[in-house]
Amino acid sequence: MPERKPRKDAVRNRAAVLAAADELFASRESPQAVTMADVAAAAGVGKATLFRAFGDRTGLILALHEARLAPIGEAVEQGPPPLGPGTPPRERLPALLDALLCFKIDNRHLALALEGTGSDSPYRTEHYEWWHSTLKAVLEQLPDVTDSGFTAHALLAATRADLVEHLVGRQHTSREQMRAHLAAFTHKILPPQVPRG
Amino acid sequence: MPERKPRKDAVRNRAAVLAAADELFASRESPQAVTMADVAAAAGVGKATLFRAFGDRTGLILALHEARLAPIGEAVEQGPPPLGPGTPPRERLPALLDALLCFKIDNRHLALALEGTGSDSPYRTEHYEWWHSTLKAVLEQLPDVTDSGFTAHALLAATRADLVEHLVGRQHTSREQMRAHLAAFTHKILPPQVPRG
DNA sequence: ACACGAAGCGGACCGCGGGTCCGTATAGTA
DNA sequence: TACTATACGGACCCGCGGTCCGCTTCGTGT
Repeated sequence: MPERKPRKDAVRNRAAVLAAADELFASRESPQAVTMADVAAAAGVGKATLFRAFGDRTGLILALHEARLAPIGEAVEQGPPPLGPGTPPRERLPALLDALLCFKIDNRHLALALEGTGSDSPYRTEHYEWWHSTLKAVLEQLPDVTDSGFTAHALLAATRADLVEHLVGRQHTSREQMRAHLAAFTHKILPPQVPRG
Repeated sequence: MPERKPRKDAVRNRAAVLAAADELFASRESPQAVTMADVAAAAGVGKATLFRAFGDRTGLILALHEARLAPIGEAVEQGPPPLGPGTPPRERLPALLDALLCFKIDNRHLALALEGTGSDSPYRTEHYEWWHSTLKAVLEQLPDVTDSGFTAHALLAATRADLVEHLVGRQHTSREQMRAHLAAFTHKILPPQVPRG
């Protein structure tokens, strides 16, 4: 393997940039109000360092995002119910969407920044692909679901970062209200419970 | 009224700009691949003329968008069924969403440009507000619907321009498939038909 | 301890795109 | 035809993402 371990100052700077960016995105009103030069300055680092470490703006935001998302990803892929794979689909689907919604509420600055990179569609990112295929797989375990692909897209669309920002940030909808609304919506999608016995 | 009628060359130029912009947005791959200077050049006009007529980039896109949307707006507000106000809600809701989807498919260049202005949220535009309140009103005519506001947002989210672009433009989903998918999705939202008699 | 190559650093620099300014041209009017 | 308000246009400005290159520092072999 041609992997060479990076120098200490490099990893230190990388961490400093991540911390500074995180803080800036959280404190500024809009993601586009934080410029790359801002981040570099806040981290006490030159611009080139920042670009060398993350490639471009999208890369930086992606790195921040993935750091926060990792625990959830793990909980979904190998954790216990109701998120983990050993959960019956009728419970798992709402649990997944609720987890995603909470993530978007708690990290809406990041989510907003990510979806608003402007450069490319949010639908072509790895993490969207992951959520979509996960949801799709769960939907396919349910009876009578034919359009699982589109349904997954539509459900994910209900948690779009700018919608969350609009309802929570602008109209001051509470976290619990949002969760209740999404839960109710999700419930309508589920096919009617087939009575057992 | 202090309204003064504009000069003839002004209206001619305005029309030329609209035509040129329409053509450019339709032909170029991505909305952000068409610059204001491009539009001005294509219209055979100086940049300042363009900004004087529309204020800024968003204003131009908005003007294009509203021109295309006007007929639909009219059909919804005073037209015959299934779009017009005299339609029972169970029929009208799918019809409205289908009309919106078709509009987004046919004008996805514009819709994409509009939602991707980057400057401000798509949720604070007049036209979104209009769709949302229209849908909400229809939903409230149905029994057992409690979260009509959120439900309206969620349904509209299923027709987001970048999602449409992803499915139709990138993955070559056909127009009819899209309409079928959205119709099926909408149907799940509707409360179960109460049997008459 | 030292030397030396490579990895990393930083900030001046570039290109591009949205938006403005102001001297000039023209439509409308008397 | 003379005169003014209105509109024109392209040179210009500014801010931002991204790059370049001469200098610094890390870390390794001796």
